[in-house]
Amino acid sequence: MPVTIKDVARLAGVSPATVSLVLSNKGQVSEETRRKVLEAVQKLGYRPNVLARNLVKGKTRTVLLCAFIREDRKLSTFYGDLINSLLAATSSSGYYLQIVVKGEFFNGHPLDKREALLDIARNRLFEGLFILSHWPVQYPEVSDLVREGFPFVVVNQRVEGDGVSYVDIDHYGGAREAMRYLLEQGHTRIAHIRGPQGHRHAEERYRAYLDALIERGIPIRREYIVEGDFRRLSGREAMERLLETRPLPTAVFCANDKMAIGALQVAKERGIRVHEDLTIFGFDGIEAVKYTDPPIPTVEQPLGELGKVAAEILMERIQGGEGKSVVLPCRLVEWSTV
Amino acid sequence: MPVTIKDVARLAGVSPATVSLVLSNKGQVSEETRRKVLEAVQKLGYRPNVLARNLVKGKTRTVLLCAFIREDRKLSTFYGDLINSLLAATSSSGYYLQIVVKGEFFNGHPLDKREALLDIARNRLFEGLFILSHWPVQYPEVSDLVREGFPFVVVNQRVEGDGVSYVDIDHYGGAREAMRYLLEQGHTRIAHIRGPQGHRHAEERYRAYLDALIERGIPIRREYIVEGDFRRLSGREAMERLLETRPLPTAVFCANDKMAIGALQVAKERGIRVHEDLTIFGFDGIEAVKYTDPPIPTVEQPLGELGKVAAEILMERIQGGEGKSVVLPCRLVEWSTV
DNA sequence: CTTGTAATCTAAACCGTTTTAAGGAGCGTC
DNA sequence: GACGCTCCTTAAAACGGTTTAGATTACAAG
Repeated sequence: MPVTIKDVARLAGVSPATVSLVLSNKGQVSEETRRKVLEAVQKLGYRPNVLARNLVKGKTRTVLLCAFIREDRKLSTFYGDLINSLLAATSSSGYYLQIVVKGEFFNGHPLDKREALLDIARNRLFEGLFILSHWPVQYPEVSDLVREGFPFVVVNQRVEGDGVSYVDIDHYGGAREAMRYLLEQGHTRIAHIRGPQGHRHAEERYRAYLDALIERGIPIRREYIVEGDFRRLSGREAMERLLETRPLPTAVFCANDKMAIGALQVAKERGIRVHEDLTIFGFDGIEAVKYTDPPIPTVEQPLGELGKVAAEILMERIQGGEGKSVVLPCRLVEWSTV
Repeated sequence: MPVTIKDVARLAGVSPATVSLVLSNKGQVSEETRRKVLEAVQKLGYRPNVLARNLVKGKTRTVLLCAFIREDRKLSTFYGDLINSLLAATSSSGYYLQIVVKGEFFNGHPLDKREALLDIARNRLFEGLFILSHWPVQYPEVSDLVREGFPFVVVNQRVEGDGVSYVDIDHYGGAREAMRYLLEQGHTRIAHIRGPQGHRHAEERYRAYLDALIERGIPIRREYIVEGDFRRLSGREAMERLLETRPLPTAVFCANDKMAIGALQVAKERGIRVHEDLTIFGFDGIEAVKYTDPPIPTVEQPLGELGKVAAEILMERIQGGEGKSVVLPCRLVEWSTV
């Protein structure tokens, strides 16, 4: 039997309406009445039932982060910074953040993303939605949301189409940065440990690798391109393959840091002086590459910025704004040990 | 003008009550009626207003993670695994997880944690609560929750008192493990880079260091104990101090991995063969220590387990159970590079 | 033709707020 | 004394569902 507004009203000798007015500072209430009400609130320890308030107001001040990722992956391991900044940005706008992770399957069948999203839009629990997806988001999957006018932002994927806002990272540009760095150092024999076929980010980084070489007129050697699966072990295997090629490459651009770490380990085990004889370059900007020996230069994904911008856009759309889409640049980083 | 249950009822030619019955599979409804209702639901794309449902049922199927951490720290950087497992465990029990971060201050004054928690308990938005706090939690701060019978679990801190459940990690035991490892290797000159004074976890680890030496009858040397602030740079400074002592220690037990990394860097810069001439040991089990050269053995905090157990206990309490408190052991890990 | 029983369905109360139109009190003016 | 104005307060209608007691119908049995 929690205390309700009626209890307060009774104790203060006024109507519930008056209590509501006092508590929300609306209408004109005499000092005397205000005092009585506040006293009663204090005495009873009354806190409004936010559920009821939300129902009548039709607002919840809550947004949802819906993450579509493979069940075996962990959301906040890679996206930790994103979550941090989403949390910070939404709460500073006075919104709460709820998080739900949806895998590829639901009740045994492939998850119907479209249905799931429609559910979210219609259940009235959320005023807005971040869609974070590991795999590409198709326009039809979000078209219902657009039609309903439900505010949402796609994070980390691009979805072209009217009425959809996304915030993405410029993987192609970042990879071009990496290549520019290596080329400026005079490397011409640059290998690439690429990510899995069909993975959009892997493809973009791969394309940047190719384009950079082509623009410089450097011939592309098939044997310098090895595919990994983004995990460290595959970086090791790839590096072993690369060390069999002749002439040896003088630099290896890895599609992510984990594989770069694996590559570094193999190179060192073989007695190669890394960065003197062979430069290894990563992608992502995970913590661990700061502390390898030597540290691995990399291209940092602005995950914090991603969340911040996504939140700004969502807030704007919630307030009825147009919204927009943004592609964020990566930043090249070289770590020192001091 | 969203579709409501009344719209469905009108279209199906029945009463709202019947629609509700059909949708929740209660009461007895004729096949004919059921079909008509389902058809109307389908045609209108009706989704119940969960807000309204929650209000009448008095349940929300939502729990809150309330994190009290310093504003400048990032929740999911260190607690990423915890969040992952909380997310997984709550959702597998059919609950949603909402997260809110509260700093040390609110509107300029120190945050009144007690008031904040009471708010959460009374606003009826959540059925349960995880309290994650960087600094110690005092019993009076949660006593209101106990009195109200609001289900909650304190994570990563211990709070003794009737009716409170907590899940904590055995830092003392973990540090004893670390020391046992070093002592078994025959080390007698073991230094300690400790964490900040007054920090509970730092103190526990420090105490374990002392106790282990005392039990072995090894004299404690003041100059072998240096205080850091848990950051890498302070680990570097501490190591520099330690390298001035004579005789040199043969092992350094660091109160966390970050400082261990700093210590490792300095040792290598000075040409010390780490693990041959000087063993460095960490604490926490962060990703980066797997990939330093050499990898730093450490004691892993079971953050994933922490979340899992905390969720189990919270669910039990929500269902009216007694709840309990658990202290989880750490695990010693040595990484290989393969 | 009653009566009883089971099968369906619905009216109406309820959940705890907010909001608004209208009611009443007090008071100065003409 | 009637009128018009402020001020303050409240009754009542939402918000969109769930739940329950009881109405209605159909039908078999007596």
